[in-house]
Amino acid sequence: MKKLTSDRRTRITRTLIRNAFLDLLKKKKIQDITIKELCEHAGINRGTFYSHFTDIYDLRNQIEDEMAQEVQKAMEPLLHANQNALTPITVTAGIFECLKNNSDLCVVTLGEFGDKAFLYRIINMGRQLCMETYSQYYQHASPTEIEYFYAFISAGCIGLMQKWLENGMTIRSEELAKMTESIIKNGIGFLSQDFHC
Amino acid sequence: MKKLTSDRRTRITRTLIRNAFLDLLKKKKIQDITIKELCEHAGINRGTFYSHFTDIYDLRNQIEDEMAQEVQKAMEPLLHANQNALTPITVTAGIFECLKNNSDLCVVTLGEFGDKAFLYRIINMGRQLCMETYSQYYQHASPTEIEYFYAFISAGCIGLMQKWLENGMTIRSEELAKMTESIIKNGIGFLSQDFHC
DNA sequence: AAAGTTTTGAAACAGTGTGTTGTCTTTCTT
DNA sequence: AAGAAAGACAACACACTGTTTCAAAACTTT
Repeated sequence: MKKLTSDRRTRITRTLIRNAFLDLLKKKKIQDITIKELCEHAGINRGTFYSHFTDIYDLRNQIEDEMAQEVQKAMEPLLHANQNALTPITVTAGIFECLKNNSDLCVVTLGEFGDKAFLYRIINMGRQLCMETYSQYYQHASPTEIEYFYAFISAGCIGLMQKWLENGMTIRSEELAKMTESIIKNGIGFLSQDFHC
Repeated sequence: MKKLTSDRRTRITRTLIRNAFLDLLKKKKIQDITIKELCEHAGINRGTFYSHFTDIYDLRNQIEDEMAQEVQKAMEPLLHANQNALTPITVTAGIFECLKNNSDLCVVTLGEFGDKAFLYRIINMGRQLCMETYSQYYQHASPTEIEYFYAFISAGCIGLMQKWLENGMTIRSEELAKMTESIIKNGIGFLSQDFHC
């Protein structure tokens, strides 16, 4: 039985590529990064790159997949937890915490030259979970209404996260989750409350 | 005095390029579109493309700029209107209406292979305007709170618009603006109200 | 420690898109 | 009708791509 990445050489190579990629992504857009310069920057052979990835976008996808798995893992305990304990705030806080733990990757992935669509993927992982909880309490609303509300707060959460990352994640993730909860519940009434941030 | 695009030939060429581009964008990602195939598809010479644009991304930027100007123009009357008449709902409705008028372009630009970042640009145009109105009523809130709330509802509006576009813009723009207003004001309380959609 | 396996490096290869240039033709303007 | 502007066409050097081959290095197994 073999491990998937048992070989030390493989791990080193992939790390070199990954770091070089994230490094280049700080300076330029993904479409301006060539495989040639990436390999030179990483100090590996171009042929070696092709034995791991098909192109630059495949590389990004794999890195994002790893990140997504991290988040998934972080949400696992929430899924298996007591149903009553599964509130939107715990889910949101879990995601926020996970983003913080991977902030080095996040800052790049979600930065100026990062992949905006990636955040949608992350947030959608907790989406179903959150909304099921909500819809229990609002059975009166029509599917269309829920759909649009859903779209609004999903995107809202993403915007909040981006702002949070932008500001260096100085607010605690629980605090941010509370804020999110409050905005969702109260709308602009949120601004009438006392938050310490 | 010369007009900027007075020449009929220029207009035709640019239209051909633009249409071919939007057409290709329905089928594939922008990074997979080569200038060569674009020109073949448009039926123009590759050299001609370079006399108008520097690369594919320059082409996209110019198209997006035109679109942004349309929105800007649509917002002009709102800016010069009576301050009291300037409510977030009128601004939002104006933007929605403009998007609808440019739906052919929107569907592509905001579609699967479109530019997600572009919507942020659009929404940010009405952002300042909206928030100034709001902050008059919530002077008690801290700048940080407003900042985060701002981030949330901005992104929320974008999400709502995307959903709207996704659903073929069947809801009237005034209706959508009302919905937006209601969600912002009431949060999830929105789902307790009666909307006909 | 030796033999076999896997990964990487180096170099070469044809293929393709890029960006530019020069010439000639068509179209617009006056 | 004449000059100006824009496009068509072809050619060019150049860069990156994706693949392949062979040898060296690193890992695994016995």
